[in-house]
Amino acid sequence: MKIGELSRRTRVPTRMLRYYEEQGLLSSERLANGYRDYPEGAVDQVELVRGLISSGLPTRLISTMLGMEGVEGEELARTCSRNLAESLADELDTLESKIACLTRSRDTVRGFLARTRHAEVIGDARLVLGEVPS
Amino acid sequence: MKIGELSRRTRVPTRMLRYYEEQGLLSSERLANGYRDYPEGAVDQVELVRGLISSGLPTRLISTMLGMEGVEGEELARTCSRNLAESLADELDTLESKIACLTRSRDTVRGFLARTRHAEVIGDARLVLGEVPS
DNA sequence: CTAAACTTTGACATCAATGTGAAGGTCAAG
DNA sequence: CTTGACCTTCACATTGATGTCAAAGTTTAG
Repeated sequence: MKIGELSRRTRVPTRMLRYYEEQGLLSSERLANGYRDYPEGAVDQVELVRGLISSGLPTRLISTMLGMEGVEGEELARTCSRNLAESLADELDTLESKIACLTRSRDTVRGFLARTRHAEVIGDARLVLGEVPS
Repeated sequence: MKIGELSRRTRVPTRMLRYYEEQGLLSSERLANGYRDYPEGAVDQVELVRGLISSGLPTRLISTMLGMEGVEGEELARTCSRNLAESLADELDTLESKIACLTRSRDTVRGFLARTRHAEVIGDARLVLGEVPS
């Protein structure tokens, strides 16, 4: 598939798709005319990358991890250096604490909303908007 | 406490403490000479803010959330307008999806690490570093 | 009193993630 | 062939979170 379709399907601007490729987070073949050509799996790949980036992982790490996909079993143990494994383990810890932090914040906001007596907006209440005149 | 001490205790550069204040994420009194004066609780506040920022929350959102703390009981219902409640509910959604995203990323990294057979670094294994000669 | 260690504000630099637009090649429809 | 919707690269602008530096006032140690 060409970049426009990938962009529509992932809702990620083409600008960003080219950027991710530049950063080694996404790859593509080229058609005879120079257009990028993506395999079906690119959709998932883009979604994965987006998730990792928005989780604050350094792109350098992401690209390293991704660069190893497909490498399996024994290969992997040899390819994945101790150092890389350690940085990833660090990231894992960081992710855990971010999750904990956000979870606390979520509970704070949730608790606050509950106490506001406007609790009815919690959930999918935005759908109901306009049904309740001020 | 003055900015230098807060900086030492939180290991956040003074530059950033002033920036957070500018962004409405932190507040301070002023001493007679114009120096910032922080209450004890500022330490926790800074740590909270750091956590939220590093989780990728927009500072605008953080400042709204923070602006609510301390408002209680009857005050709340009056203070918290319908609109504000709605935007907080939106933020709640944002938090939820952020958490989901981080969780997926954590699982991705964890899964990758597991497959590397360097799995022993997962957890608190960094403590053990050096015990395992290469 | 002086020097060192704070503090203040303000300006400018950087980096990553994006937006935006120019200038041009490709392709399908009319 | 022309028009419009794609695609290409290149490049500059912007925003948020930071680093860094300068000029100047304050406070503390000697």
